[in-house]
Amino acid sequence: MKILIIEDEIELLIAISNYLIKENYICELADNFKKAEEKISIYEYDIILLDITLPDGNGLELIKTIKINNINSGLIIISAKNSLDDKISGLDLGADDYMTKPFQLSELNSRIKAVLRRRQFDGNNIMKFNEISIDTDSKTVSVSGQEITFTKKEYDMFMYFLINKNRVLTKEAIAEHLWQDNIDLADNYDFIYTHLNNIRKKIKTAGGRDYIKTIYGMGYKLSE
Amino acid sequence: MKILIIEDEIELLIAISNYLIKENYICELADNFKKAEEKISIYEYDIILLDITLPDGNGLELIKTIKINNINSGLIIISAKNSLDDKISGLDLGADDYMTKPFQLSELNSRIKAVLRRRQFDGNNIMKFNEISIDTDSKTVSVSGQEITFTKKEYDMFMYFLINKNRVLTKEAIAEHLWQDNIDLADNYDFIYTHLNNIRKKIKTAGGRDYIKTIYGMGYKLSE
DNA sequence: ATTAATCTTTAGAATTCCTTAAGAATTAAT
DNA sequence: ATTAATTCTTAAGGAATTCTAAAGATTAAT
Repeated sequence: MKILIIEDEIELLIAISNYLIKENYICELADNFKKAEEKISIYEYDIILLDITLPDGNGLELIKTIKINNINSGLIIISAKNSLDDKISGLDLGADDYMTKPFQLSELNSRIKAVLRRRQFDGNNIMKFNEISIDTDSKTVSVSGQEITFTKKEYDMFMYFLINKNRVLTKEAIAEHLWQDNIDLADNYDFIYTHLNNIRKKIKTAGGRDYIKTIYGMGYKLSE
Repeated sequence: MKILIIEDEIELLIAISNYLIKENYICELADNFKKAEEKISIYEYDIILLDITLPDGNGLELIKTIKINNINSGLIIISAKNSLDDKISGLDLGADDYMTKPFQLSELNSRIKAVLRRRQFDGNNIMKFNEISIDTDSKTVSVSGQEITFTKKEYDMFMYFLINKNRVLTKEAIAEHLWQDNIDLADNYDFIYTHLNNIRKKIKTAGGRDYIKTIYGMGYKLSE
């Protein structure tokens, strides 16, 4: 799961980021309006945390850009003000939740989960795909009842396929979702090959079919 | 479900009450020590929310009265201070959970639910997990009848796993549940390793299996 | 004030996983 | 069919995480 954090108070920005990284999210940061706008229009995120008070612009105006370029993202607004106006206009403009500073990081985390769940990304704790089922609480994957153990990367990667089933995912998209954007992805996708190979092997060993199809020159697709 | 809210800040009192009524709880209110004491000694509640800073007395002293007259109530302490002392003495005196102001109402709600769930669990105050049984009254744990002595931290930690069995708990979550909310401790989980190691050792010595599984890079899980 | 119990810190060992790399296999284009 | 590009497979080195035990700090109890 990939999260964009838009927040101008650097300390808070880092604190949120550190916390969420530990919770196994992949985080990208923006500490002003411009950077945020750039990121939003280029990359896709599962969740966007938006502090509406930014030094170089009103965060509320970013919502339009988000809704155009990141239609599937969950949006949680952060505000120092406790004003009802902000809350209302934020939620009216399509935010999924609204938090006022100061807040506990655990609270933020549970709201993120709630938004993800609502978006059916995080499912009802049990997701199913043919004979494969995934319990997102216990983080276990099983094929026809037989449990297989994925590593973190494998689990994240498989989840990404599952969330986007029947959709072709380019290697670029996969890399962007599973790794930080500072990685040198231009010419080397060996890590994707390796992890994908491991996933396929484990599913196969447990008696499952290979639902992850290679679309030569384009990417991969989990299809039923 | 009936809830008594003891809180002297009228606005917050009303806010909590309104929120919880919407969540289908039956609420009664007390905005000072005397009223609270009256209510407690007359009626029974499923949950009591207690702000310990009251204008006419220390809320901690209400706990005794609660324990005498409302033995079965779940008790959640609310405090403006973030002091560890308050937390400890509150929990030692029998509180089920502890919240520091300010907090989100949704967070309060989920904690209420957690306490209710835990209370349902106990029944006769004995929880069981395979060959391990826990007496939540005497706070003793035994493996196949053989008693093992956990320290408080160990007990709390094991209980946290038990309440969330079959769920992967990140180290962040564990840290936040067992220690004061310290973001700065984020880099250092040595204490978790140590206590967990002690728990495992004690269970093993008493002839129990290691049900706490390490999910590398994700966290830990108590699974059967 | 002294002792005992508990919690935290430290440091090195052990484990697990991610990435790299290199050769083999597959696919698409000519 | 040949070639070039892409993808697959495997194994090993190195990085990161976790484990363990023991010493150092706290805290509680007498």
